[in-house]
Amino acid sequence: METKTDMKYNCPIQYTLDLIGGKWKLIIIWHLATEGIMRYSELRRSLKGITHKMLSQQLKELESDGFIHREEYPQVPPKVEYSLTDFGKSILPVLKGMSEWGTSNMNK
Amino acid sequence: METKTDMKYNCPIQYTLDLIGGKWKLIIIWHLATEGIMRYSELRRSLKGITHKMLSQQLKELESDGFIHREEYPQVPPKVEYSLTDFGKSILPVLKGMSEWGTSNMNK
DNA sequence: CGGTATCCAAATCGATACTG
DNA sequence: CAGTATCGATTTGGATACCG
Repeated sequence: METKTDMKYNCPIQYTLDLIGGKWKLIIIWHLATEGIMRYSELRRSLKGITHKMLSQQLKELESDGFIHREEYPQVPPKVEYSLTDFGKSILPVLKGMSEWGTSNMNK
Repeated sequence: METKTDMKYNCPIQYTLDLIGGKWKLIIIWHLATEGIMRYSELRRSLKGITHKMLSQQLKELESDGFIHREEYPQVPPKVEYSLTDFGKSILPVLKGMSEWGTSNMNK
């Protein structure tokens, strides 16, 4: 499968949307930003309503696009921790903007 | 149909994504921001690849969510102009952030 | 010119079951 | 615990034709 960073874009907005658009990715990044390192099960609890399939799929894509780091501890039962990379953190100002805009406009 | 501003959200990111997520909305807003007032056919030319269906659908939603203003001139052949409302303009800083982030990361 | 309507294809999403 | 596999429902997107 071709990663999105392989492709060529002319519009930076299209590019950005392609990387972090969709229903869950920004929410995942947002939770990792505010909570720090999180285990798979913690993420699942925080992101109420997300299914196994969606969570693991989105985590995989976020990892392969360089936004998050996956640390696996070889023990039984397994333990996996997810955290933002520096690249992942670089999108946070945009997210902050969205969050602030949303806060001042929703529920009214 | 229930407009999105009717619904209640707890997460501002979810709210924002719901309003301006999807494949075309931000691009439409972006074009209206840089070009100013645009006719339907101008938008169609600018947004290479968009179909009638998508364009009119997205414009309708953007209008009903308060982002754009639709001015119809009663003449033959018809003429319709679209422009950003103040509310629509209020999202521009977020878009600018996305554009800058995209510019500095794409194609490398 | 600026749209709708219809029909169909494709992508996305979700429930459930199963695994090391 | 942290996933994958499978299937089906739902949503989204596109081609084309038609309308005032």
